Amino acid sequence: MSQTVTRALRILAELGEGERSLDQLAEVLGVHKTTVLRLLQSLEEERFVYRDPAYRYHLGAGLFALSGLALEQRGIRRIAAPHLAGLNAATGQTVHLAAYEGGEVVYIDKYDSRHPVRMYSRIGLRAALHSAAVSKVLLADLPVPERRRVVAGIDFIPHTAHTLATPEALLAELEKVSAQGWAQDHAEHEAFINCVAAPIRDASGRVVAAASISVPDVVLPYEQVLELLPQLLATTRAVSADCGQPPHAGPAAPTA
Amino acid sequence: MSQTVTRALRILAELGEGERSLDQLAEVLGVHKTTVLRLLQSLEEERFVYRDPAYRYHLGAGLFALSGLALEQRGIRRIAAPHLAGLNAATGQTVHLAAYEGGEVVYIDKYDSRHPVRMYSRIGLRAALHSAAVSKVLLADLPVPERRRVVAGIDFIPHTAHTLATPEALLAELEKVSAQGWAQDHAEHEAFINCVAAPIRDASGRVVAAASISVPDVVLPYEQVLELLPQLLATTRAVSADCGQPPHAGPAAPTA
DNA sequence: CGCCGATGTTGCAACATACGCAACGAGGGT
DNA sequence: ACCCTCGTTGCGTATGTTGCAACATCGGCG
Repeated sequence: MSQTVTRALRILAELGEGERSLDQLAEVLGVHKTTVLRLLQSLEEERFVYRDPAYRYHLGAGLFALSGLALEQRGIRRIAAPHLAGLNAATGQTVHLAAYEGGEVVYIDKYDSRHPVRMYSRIGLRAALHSAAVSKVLLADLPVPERRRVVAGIDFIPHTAHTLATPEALLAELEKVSAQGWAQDHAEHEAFINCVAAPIRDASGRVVAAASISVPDVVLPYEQVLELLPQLLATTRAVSADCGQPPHAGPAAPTA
Repeated sequence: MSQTVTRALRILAELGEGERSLDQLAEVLGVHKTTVLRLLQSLEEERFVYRDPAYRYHLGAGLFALSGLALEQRGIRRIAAPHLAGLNAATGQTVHLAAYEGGEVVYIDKYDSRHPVRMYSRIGLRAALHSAAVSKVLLADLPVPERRRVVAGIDFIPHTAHTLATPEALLAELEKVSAQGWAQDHAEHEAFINCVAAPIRDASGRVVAAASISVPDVVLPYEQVLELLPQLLATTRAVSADCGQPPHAGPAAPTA
């Protein structure tokens, strides 16, 4: 493991909090400012950081460009985009696209609600594994051994009174999700937000992503969020079809 | 300058092209695969890269998250967002937001056209300094010494027959832009695309960003693009007002 | 069913590289 | 005009990085 790279990435993380001077960065990292300067010079060369005329460092455009490239690489994102935009337009609610990667669930796209009440989420952030509806959908498709392993590693932080609190409860929930073909989050992560999520499958029937609708209950009560389910399922079916999934396949994966 | 960091960033750039195996990366960088492995381990720890079950490396979610943070940090982007979305909705054309930083002009936001003909551009990419309308707007506000220095450093690649070919021509154009308060790109970068751009100013009167409308001439001929100018100027005026610029200020900066 | 090849991982010694120090320089505030 | 802060440079040192070689693991193929 490379100390140098780790430090460089810590600099980036720190700059993610806001602009910093050389000395500030040196202090935070606990290294001599000469060291920080050289790391920054390398980062600046690749446009990962940018130094303004006042000698303050900011995150740079190279980062945006790379992130854009990375998101474009995810074929699923491009395929799903028009469908999710349509769902967002039709319902007016926040729509998320999430994927499972290496033991975590991350948001890879987001369409904001038209309502003034917004959710706190951002592309690239991790979804809570035991409470987010998209996580349930994605975990439910894992092979049982990995599913158990991942669930065993979860820290069951109780976000609200409804949050599932034990591995057993979550595993039971995942069985249910797997059987019914969709998942909900009934105020399990945020006390005032309900979500529904459904899987997107590729040609092999494996779940490659999950789409969800999230609604603060000041906008719609729980029951009415469930009424959005048909629209969500129509959307995920359409995206799955664009991914090459045979239309006759049922909610449970054909390979299961 | 840090060799290690430079190599790590080259790995990221390479992964921007697509997934890679350890050996592929070692070959491209021209270093031993052990070296690459350790760099990757550090990158993976911070979620900048992600290794799939088949041992292929991809760009990771940490990158998206950081990029999102960085874009949110740019206050101008948030302030301009609703106005630019409105302009995009009203005209149906591609709208860009760009900023000058450290000798280059980068796109920091983009709203796609509703027409099937799309432009090639992406948030984070650099705009051509001598042909893009947004570049002209941003360069036109620089203090004269810096303006001259930047112009002197430009490589006047002729993208089309209309591309300005000399520093003198560009400096003259910048004078004009400065006086009239907006810029155009009449097929100077892409033969079939015309743009208009206008400055966004903050409370001090300095240009902090530029907004532009880009239209392929299969959609609208040049003359009709110019007719979009009033809408663009109304938008940039509104954004400037939100930035605290006094409404009475004319096209030229009050400090000039 | 077992061998072979390809690919990722580990231990270790050599040495290049990144590190910190101290002195220098520039810019801004008082 | 002074001082004080903050970024930059040169240099010796040792720490962290490098490449090698051997090992482990997985999959394909005979």
